[in-house]
Amino acid sequence: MIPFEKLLNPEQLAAATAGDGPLLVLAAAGTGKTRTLVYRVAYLVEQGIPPDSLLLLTFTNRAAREMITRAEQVAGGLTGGIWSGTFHHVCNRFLRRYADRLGFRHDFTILDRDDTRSILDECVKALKLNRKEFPKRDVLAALFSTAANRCVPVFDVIEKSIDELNVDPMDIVRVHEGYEQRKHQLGAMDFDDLLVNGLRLLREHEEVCRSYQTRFRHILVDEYQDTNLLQAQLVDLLGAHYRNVMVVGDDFQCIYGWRGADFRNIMEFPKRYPDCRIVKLEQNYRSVPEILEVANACIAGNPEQFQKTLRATRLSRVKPRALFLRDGDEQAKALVRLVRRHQEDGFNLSQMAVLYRAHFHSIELQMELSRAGIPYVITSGVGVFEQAHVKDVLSFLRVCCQPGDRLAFARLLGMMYGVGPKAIEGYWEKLGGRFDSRNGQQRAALCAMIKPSARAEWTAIDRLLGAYHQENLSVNGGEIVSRFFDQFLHAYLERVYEHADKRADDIQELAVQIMQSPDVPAFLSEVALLTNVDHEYTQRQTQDAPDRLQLSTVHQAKGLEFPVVFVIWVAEGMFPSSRTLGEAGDDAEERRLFYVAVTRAKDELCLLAPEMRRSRDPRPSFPS
DNA sequence: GTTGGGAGAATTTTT
DNA sequence: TTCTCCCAAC
Repeated sequence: MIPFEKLLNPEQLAAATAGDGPLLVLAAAGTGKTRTLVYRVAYLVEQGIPPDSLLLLTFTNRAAREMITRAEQVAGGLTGGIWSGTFHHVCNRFLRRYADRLGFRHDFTILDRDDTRSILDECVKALKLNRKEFPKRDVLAALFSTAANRCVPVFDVIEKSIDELNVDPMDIVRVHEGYEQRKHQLGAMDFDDLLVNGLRLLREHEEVCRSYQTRFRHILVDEYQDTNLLQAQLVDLLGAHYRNVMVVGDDFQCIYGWRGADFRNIMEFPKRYPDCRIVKLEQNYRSVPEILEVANACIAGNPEQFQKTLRATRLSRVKPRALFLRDGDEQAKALVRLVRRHQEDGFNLSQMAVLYRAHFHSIELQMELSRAGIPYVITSGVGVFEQAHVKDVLSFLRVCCQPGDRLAFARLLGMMYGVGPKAIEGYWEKLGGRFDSRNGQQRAALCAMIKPSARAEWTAIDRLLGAYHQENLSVNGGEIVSRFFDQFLHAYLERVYEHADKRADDIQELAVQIMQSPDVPAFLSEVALLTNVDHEYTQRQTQDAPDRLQLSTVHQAKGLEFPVVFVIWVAEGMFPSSRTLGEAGDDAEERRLFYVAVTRAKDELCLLAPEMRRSRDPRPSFPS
């Protein structure tokens, strides 16, 4: 028996050991939200609920793994089999099983951002629009994504931002149609499709829906304030049978509005579940009172929110500081001094974090840190799995096991010297719109077609394709990746990229990473859903992390805590970002974001505000 | 058709 | 600083 009363405070206890029925836990920052969830899981398992009838939905895979690990420790290893992960991850799992009901193959491809981009380019080109005036592919992608996540037609989204776009909205709608069509031809889904189709699967196939509804006795949702309409509907639907839906969140911390997150989901939860219990966690165990004061102050001005106040449990210490500096250069130098001083005070580098609004805010700082010889880690903007050379490897793996994957085929062949888009298109056509690497005849046909300039290179690859199937290397991804690297990629990287050795390291790491999946197809279906945050986490778990300063955006620091936090570029136009200031209502989100930044700090907080431009008030993030 | 140089632009936040 | 686009040469 776990002594819950001794380990939790009364509110946490109430939440963790609540009986059946819907439950809303409002957990302000640093109040032991994760702890409560972990103990909730342990409690349910102790009550004899089979672990595989628990569904735990989290915001990142990292959070899921962390919770499972901790719950395992608490409950003594009885938690195996819990369904957990992000919404995308869980939908992916549903769809891998029932894809045929929606007319997809079970090995459908998940399109990542690059794939989406190139398809969009094709669509725009196909409509022969003058692409000078036409919105860029990233804008289009954002538009379509917003529409999907808010469950609105594309046209409605365009209408709202039409004055900026300055084109015929019907052209955009046409591009969207083309995009959908191409995805369909490829039998592929993008990120949003996972949610859309996941929901569709449950809605349109009653027996499937029923089986999941009765399977999941309890559903637990973390970071509920950042769910969008699709996700909320998914939860409601899955929980409709038992109604044991527990959502945990903090409306103050809703920072993904731009991705369709709607904090009304959490605000209106009591309306949708009138019989729900509400538990508020307000005891803050993380930060010293001075930091909480800042936190409380900075969101006090926001309308529409659950009233909460953070109550400190810790003793006073040093006051948070704000430094005003002339420009970014001076800021970087000041930061180096601060870091040094904190080191003298006994803090490790890994206990400190530098947070900022956008990745490019950190460039000057990075240079200054290297100059000063202070090691740092940065969770960079481009995901580890999105880097060009990693995608090169992935496209090879995709060709190995996904015969209909035109995009991977094109990427892999594009790496051959002298082979360009036109030639590739020709090959694909002649192969009948499909390249099955298992099929010896097709492989021979391709070898015969390929340009002389690339024949040698391709022969090596062709042999690897053969080996993949003959030696059943599908279950030994590390081996096939290593061979691909040795026999082709190494030379290719040298030819094409500047820092080839650095990139080579990434590939070695990929070879390790891939072994954590049971086989290559499983890895491929997951890899698109892994983020660099997840990757950081596994790295920290495996190697003993060297002592390094952490640099991160506020978004990526969500859910983390550090003894010392520096927030840089706290200046009008940077943080709050000038991009969003124009749009009404979004300043509230900037304030929430700042709140998240502030509440990451346990002991010391320091805000750095360069004046750079002639902005008058360098502390715009504090509502007066 | 393809490559590669060179000039230019441009930078929110992410599953 | 990194990507992206455009043009000329192979």
